[in-house]
Amino acid sequence: MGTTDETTEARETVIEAIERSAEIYGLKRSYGRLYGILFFEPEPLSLDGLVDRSGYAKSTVSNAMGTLERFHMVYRRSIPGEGKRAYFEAETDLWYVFQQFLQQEIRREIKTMTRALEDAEELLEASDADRAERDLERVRRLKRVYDQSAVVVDLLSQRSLSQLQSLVRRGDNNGS
Amino acid sequence: MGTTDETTEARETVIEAIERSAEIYGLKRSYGRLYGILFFEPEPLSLDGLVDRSGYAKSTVSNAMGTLERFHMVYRRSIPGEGKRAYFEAETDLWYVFQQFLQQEIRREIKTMTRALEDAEELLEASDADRAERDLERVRRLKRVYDQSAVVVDLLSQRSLSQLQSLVRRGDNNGS
DNA sequence: CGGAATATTCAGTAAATGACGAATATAATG
DNA sequence: CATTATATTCGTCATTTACTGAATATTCCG
Repeated sequence: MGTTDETTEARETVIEAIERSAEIYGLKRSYGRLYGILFFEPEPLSLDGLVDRSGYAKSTVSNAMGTLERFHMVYRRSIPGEGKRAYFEAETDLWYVFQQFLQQEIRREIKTMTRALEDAEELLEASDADRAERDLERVRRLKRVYDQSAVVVDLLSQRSLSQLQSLVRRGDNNGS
Repeated sequence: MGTTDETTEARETVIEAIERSAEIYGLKRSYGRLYGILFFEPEPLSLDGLVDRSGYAKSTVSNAMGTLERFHMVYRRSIPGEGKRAYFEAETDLWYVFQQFLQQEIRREIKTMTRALEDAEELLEASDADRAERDLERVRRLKRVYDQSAVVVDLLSQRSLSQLQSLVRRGDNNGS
């Protein structure tokens, strides 16, 4: 009898896809795999459990759990009477994960850029150099895009997927 | 008299912010800088022009233009009577850039994941292993998220920012 | 508060990446 | 179709990254 049954194969298929996606969204492949393992695990797993399942070193798994937690992709639980040991569980609602990402990382990016644009605007308004006016126009246009994008980020991060679905359907006719 | 006037300083402020953002969105900092330079340039720049302005090697700039073009962040133009020389211009509408990114990269990611999930689903439906049912449930739930996300991706990639603004405003009352 | 169990940090290393300059390829024009 | 100007590819080097195993720190419990 072979070493992989159908469920193992099925899980591996999905885990590999998650690995690739993790890479696309800027996470290490190994973190994707660890998330994938947790995603299918019926019970929360300890660090050592994850080491067993994945083959990664404990330090790797520990770091992975740290950043996956930061991105709301896993939860860490402690069980009273079990000493320091922690158990990890995957957040399976990736739309929620994405919303948290928008609210934290993207919002910060928008904020940083907005600040830079406002600083530049101020400098350029005070300048009478030849290029100032042209530069100012571009800065303002970029700022407008960022302002509007912030609204869209709010839209996405506050609505469930099904709410967005109905928004699409209702807005369909008057869209263009 | 100093070497930087106000407009140079203002531009540098924004270019540095673009560098940081480029990094966040998975582009090299150097590519962010080159885009920033083009963003402020009044006229399209040649490769050599960009080399002058940036200080990067020509090969670096050439590669950067290749990928920035791929992401619809710069346009390449040739001028008749100027031999092989190409001129580069920044796309300044970053919302458009983002929409193209959604349509190309994100759509592909969704497609790949969907395919993996469907393959896994098929395998699990045929299996009678203990874990099959539980795994199947998770696979199906993840697939639903991806299906719905595809709709949202379509929404975003087909609407202008101002159309989305009004969607928000109109949908505000019945949202939650 | 001491000791045992667990988690995190750190220093080292192998592999991947980013940028360069030289070598090669490509395109336009006479 | 040869020449010349330009762009791209390739091999390299230095830097950074991903992972490891050992050292350190933290937490819980008696």
